[in-house]
Amino acid sequence: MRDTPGATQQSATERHAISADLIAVLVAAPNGNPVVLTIKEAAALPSGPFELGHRSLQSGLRNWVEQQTGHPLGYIEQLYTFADRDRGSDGPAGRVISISYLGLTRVEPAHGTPPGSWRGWYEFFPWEDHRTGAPNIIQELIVPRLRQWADTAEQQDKRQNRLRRAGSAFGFDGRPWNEELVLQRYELLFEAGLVEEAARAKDIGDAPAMPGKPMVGDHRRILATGIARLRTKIKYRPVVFELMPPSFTLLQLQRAVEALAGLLVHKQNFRRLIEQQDLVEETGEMSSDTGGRPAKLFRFRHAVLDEHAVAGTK
Amino acid sequence: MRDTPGATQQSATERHAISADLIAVLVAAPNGNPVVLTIKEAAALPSGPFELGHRSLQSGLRNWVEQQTGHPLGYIEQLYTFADRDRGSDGPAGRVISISYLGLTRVEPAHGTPPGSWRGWYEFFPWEDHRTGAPNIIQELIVPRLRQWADTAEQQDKRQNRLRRAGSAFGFDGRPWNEELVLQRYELLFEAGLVEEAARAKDIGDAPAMPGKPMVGDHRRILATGIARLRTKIKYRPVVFELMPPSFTLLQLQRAVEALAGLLVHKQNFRRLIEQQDLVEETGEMSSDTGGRPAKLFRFRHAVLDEHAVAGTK
DNA sequence: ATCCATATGCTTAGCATGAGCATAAGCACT
DNA sequence: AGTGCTTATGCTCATGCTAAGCATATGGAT
Repeated sequence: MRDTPGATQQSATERHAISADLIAVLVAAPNGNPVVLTIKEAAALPSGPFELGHRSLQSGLRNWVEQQTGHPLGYIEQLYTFADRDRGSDGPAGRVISISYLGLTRVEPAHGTPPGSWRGWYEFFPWEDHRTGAPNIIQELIVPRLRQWADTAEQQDKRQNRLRRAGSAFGFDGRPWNEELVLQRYELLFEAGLVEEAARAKDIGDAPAMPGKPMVGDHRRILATGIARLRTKIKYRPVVFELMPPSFTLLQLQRAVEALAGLLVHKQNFRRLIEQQDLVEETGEMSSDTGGRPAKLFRFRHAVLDEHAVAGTK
Repeated sequence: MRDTPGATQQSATERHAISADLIAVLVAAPNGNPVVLTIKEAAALPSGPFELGHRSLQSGLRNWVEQQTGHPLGYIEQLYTFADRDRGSDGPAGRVISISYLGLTRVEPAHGTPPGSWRGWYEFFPWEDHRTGAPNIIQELIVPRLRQWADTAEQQDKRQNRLRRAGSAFGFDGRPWNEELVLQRYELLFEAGLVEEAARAKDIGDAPAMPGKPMVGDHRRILATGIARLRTKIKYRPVVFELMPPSFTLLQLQRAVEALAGLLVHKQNFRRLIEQQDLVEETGEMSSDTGGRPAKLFRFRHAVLDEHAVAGTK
């Protein structure tokens, strides 16, 4: 940075050996199924070079996505910017800066398949779906492997530290499961050499054998960042509605939230929360295709966005 | 992005007409005074080109800061990446991508002045300091100006919308003050043409006359982003401790939190919160230079970071 | 008519939060 | 020593939110 004693004065050509990429974590939730847009047989997130012509990063991304999916992007948020060496993405031309975004949209089957496919995001993180209780692989695979990994540390305190981190991330040793720690969990598995990407990066010959589809480069890490961000966000901002059709039942809304959080919620409390915050209003119609008593249809009250600092769900 | 119909195939040189800058919002809080590191007579945040040699953005920033301030950077967090055209920072060489960071540190007067100066951050945002009640300028200057601005909108609903936004941002018309809305407030003032930067950007001849020191480019906006982030963060992560000396009294800690939040907090409740969360432990020493009854000295319990998903203060 | 599934209203216990009362323990005066 | 000022520290109470569950309503299917 300026005034840095050790800083070399770079020549113009050196300084410009940089290019920028956009990477998108595009999320939808058609009937309670959390999905993400992928390319290359679900091995990568959609990405591409940042075009100089664009007015801004955001508008570049928005244009591209709307063209591809044929549906407006409801919500965009920047996730993180990566520029590490050793990310494997530096081309021969120099350092690549990757700017990742989280985007929410509705899937519109009518518009044909985008050049890529929507994949359930728990394909990539099977340990993250606790809607039907904690997945077996946690107790059967992950916990023992992490204990093993903790044991391989030399010093006592390091072993304890690893164990604590593992316990708090995956909710064992009496700790509760915290659905927001998606990134910590992935990074822990990575550090322990339990995901394929780790073996790839460190040239370890470990047999990972851990369920969960790997991705190119650090894409799975970026996806984890996006999921974590979304799980946090829905609690204090009404962003779920970006995933919903114009009108919906409260159960459909609940299923969407549960899909994202990977947890079930208490139905009555969920409704109370939504209604007391005036997040929705009745359309007057009913939906009878729910299999039980017909449910009122609701729509999102866009007005709330201006009204007060709005909380989210849960 | 890839597969974009309208995407031009850029030549290598075109693609590389990009350079990257780091911009830092470096915060400290010596005896309950919130300060930020500035350069150029407090008109700019420290920044400089991203050096290709660095392993990562984070490490580049960390090295630089530690060299400059002679003090380790406790906490770093990425704020936002800007690459808009019209940011005024695109040089002749092409588009500049600016990656901004928030960093927390302790000020160490012994190490001499860094090439820049620490400035109280309320010099830039006088309306943000509510520690001694709401500043007069809000009722006397800001509210009337914003009402005026709202009135200039043509349509009725637009007027109402402006009024609602202003009311919720600055806490009038019966709304509570929300200290987290730092960025919204700055952007509102900008949009209403009430800060100098706005006049600069839009070539308006408005007399701003609004207190609060302007900055170069969008640096004040970045600073607002940093303050907002920090005000949110202290509520759910124990980051204040990065600003504290190794041992401190609970009142000193409270003053630091109040400095950041721009609000006073209830002393007894603050202590209860800190202690019940086991965020600190007694050192055994007492401090008698407090002017009243001597206070116990505490230190931060670093162990909590591993223990559970730790909440912050307030 | 009965069962099943969902919708919807209401109650209760526990916990966190905001606010205030009361007491303790130093210092600086007189 | 006594008074007053300042800060530290302990405790209580009212309120509100949250988790959890009970109970009833209402449609379809058998």
